[in-house]
Amino acid sequence: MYAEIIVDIASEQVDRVFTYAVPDMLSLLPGMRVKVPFGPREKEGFVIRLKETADYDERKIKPVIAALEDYPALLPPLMELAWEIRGKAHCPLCEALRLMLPAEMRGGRIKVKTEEYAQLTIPIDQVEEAIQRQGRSSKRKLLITLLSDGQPHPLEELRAMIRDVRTPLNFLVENEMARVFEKEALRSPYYGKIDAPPDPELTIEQEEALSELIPALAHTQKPFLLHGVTGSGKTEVYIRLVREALKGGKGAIILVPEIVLTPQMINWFRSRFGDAMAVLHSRLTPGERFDEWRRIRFGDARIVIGARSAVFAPVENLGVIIVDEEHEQTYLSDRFPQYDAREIAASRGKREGAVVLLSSATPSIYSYAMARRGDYMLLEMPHRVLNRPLPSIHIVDMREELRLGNHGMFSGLLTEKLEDCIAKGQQAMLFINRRGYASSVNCRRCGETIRCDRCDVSMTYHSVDQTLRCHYCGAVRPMPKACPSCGSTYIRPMGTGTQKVEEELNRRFPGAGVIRMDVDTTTGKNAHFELVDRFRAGQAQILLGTQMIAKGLDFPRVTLVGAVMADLTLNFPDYRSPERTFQLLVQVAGRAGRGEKPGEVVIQTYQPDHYAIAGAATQDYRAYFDREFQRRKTDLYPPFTMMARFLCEAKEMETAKATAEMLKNRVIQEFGNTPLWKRIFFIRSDEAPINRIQDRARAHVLMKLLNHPDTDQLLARLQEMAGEEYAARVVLEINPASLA
DNA sequence: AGCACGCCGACT
DNA sequence: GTCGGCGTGCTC
Repeated sequence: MYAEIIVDIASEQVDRVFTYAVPDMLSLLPGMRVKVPFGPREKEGFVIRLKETADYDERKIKPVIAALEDYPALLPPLMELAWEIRGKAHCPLCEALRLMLPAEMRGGRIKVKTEEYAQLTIPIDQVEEAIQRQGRSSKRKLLITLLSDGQPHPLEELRAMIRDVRTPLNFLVENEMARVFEKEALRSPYYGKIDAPPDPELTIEQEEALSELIPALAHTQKPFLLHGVTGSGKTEVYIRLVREALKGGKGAIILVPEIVLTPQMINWFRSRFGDAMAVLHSRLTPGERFDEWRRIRFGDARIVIGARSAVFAPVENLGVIIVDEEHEQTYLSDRFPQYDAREIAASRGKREGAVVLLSSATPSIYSYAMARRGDYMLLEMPHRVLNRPLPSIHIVDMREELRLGNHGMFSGLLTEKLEDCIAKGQQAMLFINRRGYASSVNCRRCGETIRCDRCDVSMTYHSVDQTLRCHYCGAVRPMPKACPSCGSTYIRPMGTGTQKVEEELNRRFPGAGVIRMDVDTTTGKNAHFELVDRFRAGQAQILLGTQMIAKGLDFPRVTLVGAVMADLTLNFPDYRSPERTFQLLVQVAGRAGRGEKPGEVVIQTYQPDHYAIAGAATQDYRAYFDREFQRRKTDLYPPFTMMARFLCEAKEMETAKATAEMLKNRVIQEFGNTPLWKRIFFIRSDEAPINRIQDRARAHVLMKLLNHPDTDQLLARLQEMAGEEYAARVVLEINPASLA
């Protein structure tokens, strides 16, 4: 017997199957991990296939040394998926396979923790009598009583009741009344039961959604896209769907964007499904992660909640994959191999016959376009539960404020609402969509932002040489003295940080208490939870923060939400900035009025007429979608085109830029005279917008490619080029989450 | 990825 | 004369 094995070495050079002999002693199955001799050393490998004959010089074939586990770590459909990823992401198969395993499993040293258990061996009906027989030993009596249910009990638990449990236990074992054995202990990060609240009554909209979803468990269909407004009760739909899957003996995967931000979702599920649920995310300790993975692999946990990588969880007989907040960028992997968890979900769903449910209050342009084309089934829940109204949203034109002589960062309306909210003892959340690194330039009188004429993205202010640059096409302009469209001199880079707003709040609302949440205040391990808990406990009336307060949080006492500078994300130099702005504003507005009192939202902006802002204010997704979709079409952005780039990183910027320049020229040279050249809409090289990360200089070659069947050929060639050796480290990114 | 084999400069 | 540079090439 022979085995085709992929050796766990991430290199194109060895990305092919090697044939090994299987010793008679070893019973191997596809998907098992093995130890094999490879050249002069031993390596780990994956059994891909078993076969009777070898198609390789038999004298050179070596035998497999051992199996690393006695079960296949990889399920067959996940192995198929790995081949698909290899093809799409152009990575070695072993890299795709690694995605499906907890990292700590590789490289040997996995410590399987064991725990000692004690159990009575005498029949239950003789327990009473046995207790009587123990005479004066109260410890033995107590021990037998503790074990009287006939079930195994961890020694740890018994030790808590009987100080020196070993002595009476040894006596029982010697007299053949009990046995002691070792069992693998699973380090579950979440234990203890939570009481399940009674099932809420479903709204008509929830019922309707479920009436489409539940039958799909039996007959697989296209993926579903659930568009439900904030507070429409999407989670309850997930729970009912998962429960149905479970009834049919199937498992479920629920993906959430950022697990630390969604403790509520986990608690809801845990209260309903208890130990049948496992949780996978990056904050688990290695031991916990490995144990959760095994609980899933062995079928002890049939429901998995997790971040992006949980889409690879080894759930057998998968019934449902849910992608909550499907528009979130976190579903795009930033590491290699690059993958989109939503795509993987769709692929697994199709292959394994599972219902795929993408869900959001603000679906991504891509998904909604798919739904409109009929590739996804659209489900809609346009109303909140319990007939709660959506918050009323006010837009404040900050240009008008300036005209009225208000040069501060809070409009009259926001100040008034804040005062009112504080006086009533309620809570407010203030949101600053602060950009990460660059400032756009904006006229405070007419609201215009300086944009690149060619790319329709905001130009970025570089303080070093006082210039404006376009990060897409590289155009450079001097910083103007006056607004090009209205001539006002009130033109300046935007970039007020959270600290400045915090100071202003403390000055104007002393005593209200301000909690600031941003990257600076949440660095500690539990800082995030602590700040959230303090706010929930009412220790402050105002929560001020960046993107991180926009999502998933549920504070019933919050009645006012303010977006201090809605334009900041809108002016971000990225074609997705309107999409991001709309999503953020709708999500942040959704934080208001989640309790019994209705909520109010104030959005401050210099561009009140922009469709992303106006659309968020009216909560009109369709109107926003139509505009944005049209813009993507006319300006040739995804989904009509794709962005690709070579990212070049080196110690010196010179090296990085030279490599980028060289790659660009090679692409032009190689494709300039071929039909594929038509697929390259533009190509240029430049420093990356963030030109240094972790002391590595970054440059890139940006390409806009037309979607066409033969573009794949082009991509494959670009991928090959990226794989070659250069002075700088080069990677090819396709539609990256950020062009930074 | 490693590690060998392999063909050209400065050292005991 | 040898030790050693890391360039190419192989690993079932």
